[in-house]
Amino acid sequence: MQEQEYQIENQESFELKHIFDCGQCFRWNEEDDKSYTGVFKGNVLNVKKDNNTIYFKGIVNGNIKDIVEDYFDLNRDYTKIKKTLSKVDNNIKKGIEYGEGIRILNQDLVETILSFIISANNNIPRIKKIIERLSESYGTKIVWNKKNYYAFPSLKQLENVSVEEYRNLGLGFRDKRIYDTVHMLLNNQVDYKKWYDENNTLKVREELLSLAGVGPKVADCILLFSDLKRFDVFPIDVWVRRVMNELYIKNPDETKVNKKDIERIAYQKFGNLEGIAQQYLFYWKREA
DNA sequence: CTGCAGGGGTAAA
DNA sequence: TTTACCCCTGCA
Repeated sequence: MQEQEYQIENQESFELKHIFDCGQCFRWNEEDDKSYTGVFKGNVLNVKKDNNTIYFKGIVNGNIKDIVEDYFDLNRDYTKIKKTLSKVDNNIKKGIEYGEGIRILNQDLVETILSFIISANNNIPRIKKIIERLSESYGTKIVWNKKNYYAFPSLKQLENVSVEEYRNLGLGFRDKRIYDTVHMLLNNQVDYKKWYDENNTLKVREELLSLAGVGPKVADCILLFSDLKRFDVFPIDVWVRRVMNELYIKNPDETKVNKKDIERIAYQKFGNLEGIAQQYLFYWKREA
């Protein structure tokens, strides 16, 4: 592996902050020069945007152009998606204006599953630290510019890790969930390679829910943020509940808002684009 | 300094 | 439907 570079001009819908801060990923960090460096699928990549040019460079396995196009979902027409969603109502229109540069990344499925199990009842800084320690401890080291980076560990690399070792990394009560799910995946208790060919998102969701530590919210995040790329899901966490209540349901007692109502309204309004609509609403209300 | 609530949920009661 | 859960942070 050696360093490669790539650049693109005038890419629509591509803002680093929007992409990396909208809650979909945990391994991208901002550098002093406002660029971002991240580790994904065994690659280390730095991304910088200047005016209308985006510069990519890093240590990647394969052709950097292919890797960037795939990971950043560059072949999808976000302009068209935004146009369609903007017509729904003024709320989503404002959300889109706020987060117009969001793209949903094609992240590794296993990494996304384990990362979102760790995200349960947890906050982002702590999630990031845990994932970093997990990668440092068991992932493959990649050296770039005299700095050490660590790929997210493969299932094989996690095969012999004990519950206690996870506990020592600070996973807390999530230790057993990670252990169990790693072994459920290793033992092919769910046939996750088939999920890519399954058109029925609900069927895949059903199987995801059988994994330890995967409930409705985590399952929807995996479907939306991994390279399974399903936009017909609507992950509901406290923020989304807050936004949806504020904009559409208007229940004075937010804790009384029914998940089923949120799901119904989301599908009614945004249809099969509800997943990406969720991201615009979430990012808008959480940052603002 | 100590105490405590709460955090981008899940699983068990 | 309600509650415990492991750890860290912010704040009284």
